[in-house]
Amino acid sequence: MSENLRKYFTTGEFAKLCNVKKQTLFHYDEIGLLSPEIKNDKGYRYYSYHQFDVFNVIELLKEVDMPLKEIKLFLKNKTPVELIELLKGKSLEIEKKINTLNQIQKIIDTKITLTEYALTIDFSQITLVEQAEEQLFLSNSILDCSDREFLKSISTFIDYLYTNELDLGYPIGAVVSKEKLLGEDYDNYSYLYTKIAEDAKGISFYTKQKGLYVVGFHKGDDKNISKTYKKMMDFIDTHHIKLGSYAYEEYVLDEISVTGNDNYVTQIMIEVEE
Amino acid sequence: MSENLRKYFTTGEFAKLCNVKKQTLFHYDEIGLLSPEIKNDKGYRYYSYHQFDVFNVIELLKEVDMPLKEIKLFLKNKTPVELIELLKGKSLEIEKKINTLNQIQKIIDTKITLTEYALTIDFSQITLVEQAEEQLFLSNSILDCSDREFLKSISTFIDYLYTNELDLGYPIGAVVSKEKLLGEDYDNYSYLYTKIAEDAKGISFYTKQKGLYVVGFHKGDDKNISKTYKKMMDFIDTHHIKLGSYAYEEYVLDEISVTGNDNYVTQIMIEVEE
DNA sequence: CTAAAGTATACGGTAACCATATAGTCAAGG
DNA sequence: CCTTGACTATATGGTTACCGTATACTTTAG
Repeated sequence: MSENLRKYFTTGEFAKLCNVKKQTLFHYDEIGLLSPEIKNDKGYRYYSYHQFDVFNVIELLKEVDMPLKEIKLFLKNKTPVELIELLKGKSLEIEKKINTLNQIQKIIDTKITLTEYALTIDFSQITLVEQAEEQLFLSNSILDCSDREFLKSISTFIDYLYTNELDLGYPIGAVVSKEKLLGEDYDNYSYLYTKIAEDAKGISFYTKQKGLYVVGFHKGDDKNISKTYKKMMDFIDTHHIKLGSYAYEEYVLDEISVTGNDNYVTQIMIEVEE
Repeated sequence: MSENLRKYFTTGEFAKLCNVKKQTLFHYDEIGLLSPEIKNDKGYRYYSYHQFDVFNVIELLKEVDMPLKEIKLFLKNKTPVELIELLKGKSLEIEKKINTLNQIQKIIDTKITLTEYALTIDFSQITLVEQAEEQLFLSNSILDCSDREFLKSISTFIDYLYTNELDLGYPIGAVVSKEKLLGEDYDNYSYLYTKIAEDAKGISFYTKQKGLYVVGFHKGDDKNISKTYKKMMDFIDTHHIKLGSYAYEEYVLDEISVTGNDNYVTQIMIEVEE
């Protein structure tokens, strides 16, 4: 190694310093993003310690999802003012990303809580339970629950949840009205719903009443849910319970935690008039 | 479309619902991650609304950087208990990621502040300025500032900063001792340093004294920095200032904001004994 | 029944590398 | 001075999670 090259890092050394593989440096050289200050006649690369700063900037911008091409473009024509502008923009992006991650974490936490709850349940029991008030976001009234119309309702509802960032990881449930219950028309929903945060702003929500509910669980395909409903209605008759206005039905175990709809479990909560 | 298919979404409809391109669904079908519940004899795909839940889980896990292959594996053999385990792990990962992003944001903020500061400076002026106390993390003492040894010092120092997550975006500076200054041996550094957070735990740091400093700026390559030092020493002589123990030198504009070391600007701060 | 809109497959391309194979080069010790 | 082991180089193919486009077939609304 000639004397003047002793001030430089070889590719391997520089790679170690940067905590990346040599490959990465080859790649950066190839695309002209970060080329060694010196290349000798044998093709050996030599990096100065100044180039570590450049590498650091590249890493920083990469972390905020800037593609190498753009980084290259920026590095070619940079000025202090442009740097500040870029960084300020990136800072905002990071803030957004952190918010998204927080949101995801909430969803995950909800799913954990719900699934842990599901594990504690004896699905065969029908019980009379005091339930707390809940804030629900309702779909438009569903008139025809058959086929296409229902699909459209679901789509519109999900779309709305998505655009308004209302998904907290709670399942989408369905509301069945007293009339339908009495008519044994159990799978004819009046509304779809999902639980929403209590501080949801600008959203008009519906309050599920605090009070007694007859709670039962249906295991298996939705198609046969009427069986469980009947059992619950029998329970209500036997215990001389007075029916409230609505029943609520939501998955506690679905495709997310079990395989095949034979193993799905739906929780049914029938409101009681006190 | 036969009557029983009316309960299903076509690929296009399902894609819209999921907010992705049809391509993505084709892809998921191809790799067996999410196949439509029904495929008719013409090859047309039909998705049930249950499959939206599956899609949602996939999206969720994708967001936490789980590769599709693993997601597929998980979905094949899932149980509620495994789901909880997985989600708890992912929740931790997200927390780490948020911390990393916060760290990056700090670095970005520092760089913005420093660069904005640089824009306000008249680089030609030499001034006597009161500076605040600063906490610096020092490298090991540098004995030989020439060639290989110096590179090794830099490497070790950077390595240490990296493994202890001490990088806050502050530049790496150098300390020159009084003796070297008097001996006109300006580019023979005693230590490297970087500013660290005031609440850095478990790290022994060095305190740069609050007090008066002669501040000057060198524009261009480090090689010629002695010129600027000489000017500053003249200033010190002319104003009958008494030299302190150390001088500090750090980049205010380097490869991150300007191109080519002709445009680098180094800030030199010579301690004054009061 | 036709035309517009939707669906299918197929093939190529993308980013940012990683792995591996092969061949040449360097530097420390005998 | 020479050897040997560690390092360097290029080349090629593979990876992930799709996107774009071309071509051809189906479906559905009017």
